[in-house]
Amino acid sequence: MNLQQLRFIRAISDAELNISRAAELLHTSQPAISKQLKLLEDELGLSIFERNGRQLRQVTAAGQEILHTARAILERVDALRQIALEHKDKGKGALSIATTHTQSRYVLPPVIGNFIARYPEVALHMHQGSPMQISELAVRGEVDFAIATEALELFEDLVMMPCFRWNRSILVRRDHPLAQMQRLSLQDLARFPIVTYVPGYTGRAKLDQAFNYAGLTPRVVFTAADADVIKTYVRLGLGIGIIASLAVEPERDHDLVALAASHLFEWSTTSIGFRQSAYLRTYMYDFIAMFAPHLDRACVDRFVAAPNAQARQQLGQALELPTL
Amino acid sequence: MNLQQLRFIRAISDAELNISRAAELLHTSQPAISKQLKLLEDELGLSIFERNGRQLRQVTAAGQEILHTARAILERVDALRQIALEHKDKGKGALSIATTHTQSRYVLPPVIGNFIARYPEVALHMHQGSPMQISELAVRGEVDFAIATEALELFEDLVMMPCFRWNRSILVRRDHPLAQMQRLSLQDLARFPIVTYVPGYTGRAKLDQAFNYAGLTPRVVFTAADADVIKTYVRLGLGIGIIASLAVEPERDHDLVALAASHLFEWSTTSIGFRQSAYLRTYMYDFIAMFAPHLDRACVDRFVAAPNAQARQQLGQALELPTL
DNA sequence: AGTCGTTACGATGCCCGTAAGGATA
DNA sequence: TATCCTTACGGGCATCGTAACGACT
Repeated sequence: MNLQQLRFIRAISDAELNISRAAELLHTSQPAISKQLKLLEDELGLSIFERNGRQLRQVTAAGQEILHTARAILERVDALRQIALEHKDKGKGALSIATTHTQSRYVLPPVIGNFIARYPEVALHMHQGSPMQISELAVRGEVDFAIATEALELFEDLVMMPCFRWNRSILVRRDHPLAQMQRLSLQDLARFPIVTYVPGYTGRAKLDQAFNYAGLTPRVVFTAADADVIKTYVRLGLGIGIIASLAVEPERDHDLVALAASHLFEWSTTSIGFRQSAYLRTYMYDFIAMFAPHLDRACVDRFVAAPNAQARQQLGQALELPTL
Repeated sequence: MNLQQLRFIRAISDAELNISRAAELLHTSQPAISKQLKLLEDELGLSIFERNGRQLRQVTAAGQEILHTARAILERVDALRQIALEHKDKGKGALSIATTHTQSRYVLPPVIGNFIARYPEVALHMHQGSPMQISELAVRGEVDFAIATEALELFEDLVMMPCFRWNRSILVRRDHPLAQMQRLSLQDLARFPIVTYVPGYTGRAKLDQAFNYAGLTPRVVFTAADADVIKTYVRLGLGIGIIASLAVEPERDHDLVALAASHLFEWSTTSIGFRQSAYLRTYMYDFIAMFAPHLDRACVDRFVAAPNAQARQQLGQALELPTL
């Protein structure tokens, strides 16, 4: 048994039991994988994959456990490499973050600014995607951190820590009837066409939920994945915008009026997540602390040491979160 | 990096930084280790071991972490092999148990009897040693289980589960003055020369403690690691014996009188321990359940899943232990 | 002088890639 | 027929063991 064989069976599993595709993923030849798979199965004395004919059909019961352990081993091998890098040079390395448009456009810029000033030699990679895509990138270890408001909680392997809470604002044109109102109600909003986020993005669920509980059916005429697009259509007069308050930029949006709406909707919490088995470099701890000051190194270590997601949630609930 | 290199650095560490001895442990040549160590250090870009001259002097800070991770990886590789064996044949395999004389002589025989009847194809290995040796065998993964009353709690890496509690009996010749007494006191005992266990064995600490608290200094004239030897010297009239009640065999010891003493000493608890990272075969779960019926598979899994020794202790305290 | 680690060198064997073969849908 | 896995074969390279050397105690 060797690490290469474990990488091979992991790749086969990742490639949905297609050995040829696994070979592509690993930039090697298909017979190489075939051969090593056979060798490993011979050594272990059982089949990891169930075949009918020559095709791999599914993972055997033993294979499930073996793959799980193989992944754990390979993750620790990665961690070992990170340990070496950390000790070689604390300030050098790479940091990849997967996040949504909202975070990277409105929240992260100052954080990233501070980070590159502090760690000029860390190569930064940002990946944008849906909350689901982001989480999967983190689970697969392709990025170090996932930052999002949704979906992170769906993955037990991710350590998820709450960073800040936020709520929504109503955005209307200066000439809109609502622009003069003091304290809006959901009924007020429901009278107008609405432009807001697509489902699954930026707390959209809590928005729908509020209207539902009030027995109202909002007329959502347009949805987008980011606030910039929403603002554009609000400017066109398509409807009133409901966006995260942190996406409101008073100087830039001087032609629009932002109305407080945090009394209408539940608060949303944005979290940062990473693989439980990952080794965190010093600059990674620092990045987290720059993004969410209450998450200092000791606090992060407590989250990592927690036995399961439930215990982490309790840790999170004990924190005082900043409000954006 | 490969598994062999990790095995090599682990062996160097186990051999107290002596590469030649590490080579012997692994049945390979000394230059092979030297070479691979160099290759690994080159790949990682740092020194795992600090040298002065050519001698390895100590483990570097980075080396500490690397070794820890390497051990974790190799343990999971072992686990992977066990998974394969388990699925190949649930009833075949090997079980090695390290324990003290007291357990193997008085407690384990019926358990082992049941076990080999149930799993005739499992090769059984028993190792006897001091509680400290036993624990170390388990930590190093050289045995599957350690069974002892002492020392197990000293190793954070061991999952330790309480199995039963027991106390002591006083053993005297039929012609001894104490033989007629109904309810002994510590003062009664302190008047006679005592034959009992050597320190560090079979709850000796709790015995000394009881006399200390009572302000008495027992006259211990002879100590042995096992009750058989103690009985022999009690028969010779060297003194009164204080042994674990579970070591009293009324039929065999008909020339001696055993007097209850559980009101004089604190109860001791015998535990079973194994490496946290070990993969438990079905027959291992069954062995545990045969030895301590309250430790069924689900219960053992709870112990394994507990985050640390403290949480395990709490689990243990919630159990109803049998009394032997 | 003895112990211990490094370097050099040669042989073995492992692992990969190319190419051809056979099964399946 | 296209896709996919297996087998066969050859070359390159990694790893190991022997042997000789150098350093430290």
